[in-house]
Amino acid sequence: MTDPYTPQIIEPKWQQQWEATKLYRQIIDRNKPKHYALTMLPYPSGDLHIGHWYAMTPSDARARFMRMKGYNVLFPMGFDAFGLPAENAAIARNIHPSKWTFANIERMRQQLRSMGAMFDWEREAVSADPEYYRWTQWFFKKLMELGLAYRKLAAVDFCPRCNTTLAREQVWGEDRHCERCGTPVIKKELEQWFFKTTDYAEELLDFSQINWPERVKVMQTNWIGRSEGAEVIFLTEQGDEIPIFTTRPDTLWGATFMVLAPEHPLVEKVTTPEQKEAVEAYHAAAQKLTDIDREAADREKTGVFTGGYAINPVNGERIPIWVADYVLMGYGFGAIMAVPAHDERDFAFATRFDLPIAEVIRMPGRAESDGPLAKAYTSKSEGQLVNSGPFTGTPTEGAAARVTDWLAETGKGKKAVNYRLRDWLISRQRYWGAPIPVVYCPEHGAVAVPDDQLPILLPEDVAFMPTGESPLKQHELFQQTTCPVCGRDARRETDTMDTFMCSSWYQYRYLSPHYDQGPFDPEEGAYWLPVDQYTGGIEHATMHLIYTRFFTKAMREMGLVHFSEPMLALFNQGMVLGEDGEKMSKSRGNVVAPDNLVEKYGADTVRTYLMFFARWEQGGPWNYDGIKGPQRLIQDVWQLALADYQPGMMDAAATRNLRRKTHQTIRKVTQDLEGFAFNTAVAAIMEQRNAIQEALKQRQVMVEAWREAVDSLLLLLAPIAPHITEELWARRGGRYSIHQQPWPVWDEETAKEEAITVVVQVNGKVRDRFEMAADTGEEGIKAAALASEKVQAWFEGKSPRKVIVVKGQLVNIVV
RNA sequence: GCCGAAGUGGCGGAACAGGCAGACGCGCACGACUCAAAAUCGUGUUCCCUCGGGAGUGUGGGUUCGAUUCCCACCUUCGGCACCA
Repeated sequence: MTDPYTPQIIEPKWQQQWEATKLYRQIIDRNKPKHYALTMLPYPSGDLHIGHWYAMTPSDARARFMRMKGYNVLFPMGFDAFGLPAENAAIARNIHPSKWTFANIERMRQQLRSMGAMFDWEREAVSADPEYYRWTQWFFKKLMELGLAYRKLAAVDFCPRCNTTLAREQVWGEDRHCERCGTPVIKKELEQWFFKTTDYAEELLDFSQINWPERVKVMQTNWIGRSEGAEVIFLTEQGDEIPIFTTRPDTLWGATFMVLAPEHPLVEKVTTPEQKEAVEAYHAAAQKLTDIDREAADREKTGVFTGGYAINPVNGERIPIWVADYVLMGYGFGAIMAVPAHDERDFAFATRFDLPIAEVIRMPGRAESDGPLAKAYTSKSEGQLVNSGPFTGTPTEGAAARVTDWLAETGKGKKAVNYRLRDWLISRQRYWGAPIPVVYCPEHGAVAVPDDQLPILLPEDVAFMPTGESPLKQHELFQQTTCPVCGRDARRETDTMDTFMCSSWYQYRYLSPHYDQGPFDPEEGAYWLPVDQYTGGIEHATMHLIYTRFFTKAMREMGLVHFSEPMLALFNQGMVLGEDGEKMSKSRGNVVAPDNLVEKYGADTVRTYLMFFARWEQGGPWNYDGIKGPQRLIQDVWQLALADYQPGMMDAAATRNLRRKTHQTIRKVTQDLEGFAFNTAVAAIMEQRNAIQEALKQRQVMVEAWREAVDSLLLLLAPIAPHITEELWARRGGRYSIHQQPWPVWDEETAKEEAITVVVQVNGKVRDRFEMAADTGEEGIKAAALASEKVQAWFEGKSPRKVIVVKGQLVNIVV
């Protein structure tokens, strides 16, 4: 009798052993191909939840698999340790954010160890550590030097609950809420720091160097929002230029008015004295509106006439200039030509304010005599141009390009490209983040702090306001400083940086978390970079995953790296939901606690279940009954690996069958782990388990085949369930460690089926099936199918008209 | 409104270069072991059926010898974007 399986004993035992022998120390080895596997780093919220397990243990299994396949694998872990929850805890419970954060990190390190992952803890990086954020600040300065960081006054998104500004990417949904807390944002006019992500808009659209999910690429492409069109310059009657962007230059002749955003710099100049009061009142009212009100598409259009006029450059017509908030200052030039006949928004506006509608694209089947348009005609391919000067009669298809060429020739405009992407706003009015390394001198303005003064440390002696206002704003000593240029009194910037800035470059810091000559040791970088396989949730598609791409491109300009993409391949896992199929949350009471599960079943069973219960990219609801399958598997593996196998009546066919199954399983599991199909990999291992159980019962296979089957079962399971396989490997006399063994290889010949089941269909319906030798030729299969009595019974006296033979599988007889 | 993903047994899910639908697992049913239960083992498990078969992968069409897989239309669910000129 074997001793029972007790994960509570063997798991901690091996975790200690692995640590003591530095089994997972990952160092440069130029004799092996490298593989940098990375999983998104957690925020130290206090407890490791099942979602962390779901993200990390399959990534770990994949990294372990690559290691056994012969790669030198780097698989690091760290903490994205700056951020609001720490500060909110400070406010609510009077604990310093630093204390709270580092205590949580300590706790989570222990919990992470219970997963049995192959993290190299000597490479751990913590973004709230001064030796980390020193380099976050250094990067800010570098971006300033490159002209990629700038400060400007702008109406920006502000979360009233978090009490801070947000980047455009961090405002979500129809109601434009804060990505963190769900509160709808408001607009505030503030001086803020931005990174010029828009400089890289075009390059960010190029995914040719990376193997990323289509979904993420589509989301980023939409987010960047490239549109092609033309830039056209309109002149006011006073002669001021108003450039506009349009995607429909072919409708220029239909521009019957212009609209400026309320914040447009020319508004004041074009407004006539009679209209001044109305325009100013409108601007003031627009500023008070929240974005939700202002940007709601179904809201009735509002606006006021400025009293001023512009000249349409293509036909010389005098057209009124209006101000309306449906034109946004942040896109294009903050001014548009309005073509009501061919744009739904302009049509709605013109109808509301009784402005002229000039039809310049004639819909097929429509005649001049049909009267005014009932709605805007917006087709870009059907119809032809009318009342359009030299272009009258041109088909709509291709007209935009022709008009653009003509605009360029005649100097009225030119081809232009516009992006929806905005620059990244990185200033945060909160304490627990990396301070922006800038001082403000009355003489020299915003000046970067010299490198030798980095890091700008967060002061420890701070009092937190219940409002969430940053204590740095009240901290006289922190703010008092001198100008690095002239030495006179200056004030320190009190805003800190967006934590997405910290996580934009963490994959580089992992290489050498204590290196003090730069953000990372170039020698480590030359070997390990870039990241080969990244895994994480889809929720970062347009935030972190855009920022880190931008960062790497900027690092290329800094000469720090020679490549342009941080992560060559990406895989998005899904989410584990509560048993009720809803997102887990404390308020719903559907949270699954991994610590309890590990206590009850052991980490190996939890890992196996997480990989088995659903397709990884899909995720799904947790099910406490479902875990029994993997639990039985783990227990059966224990029994089988320790079983005393004594063959009885030997049978060559039984031996061949087991060996075939073994090699087929190796092939299947290898291919599945390659492709992140953990669920079917586990299913294949279960099938192998079933075959071995059967062999044990029958006692007909040779000892060598038995051993091969059990050994490969352990090896295939090792990445998924690292502890039990290590224990059993050792008990069976294997060399330490199983995780350093080469991945098993299959023999195609042994894996080959000896017999095939031939399915015979008559008119597409299955009527018979029988076994044949796998090497039977097409003719032989056909003859056997036609000879079948069961099949012939369906001919109903008719003779076969056509016989289709699919080799090794099926015969379809048409009568 | 626009863009994208997905609809398969009681449940989670397999199988798509067009070829046996339902691998693997959960659950359930019956049986064995047990005083009994749990655990374990065995058998069965898409539905209907007159035991010959018939129907079946969201719905309706189409292509094909053959469709879960390809094409068209629609329905439902879930994501993303949305006054972006």
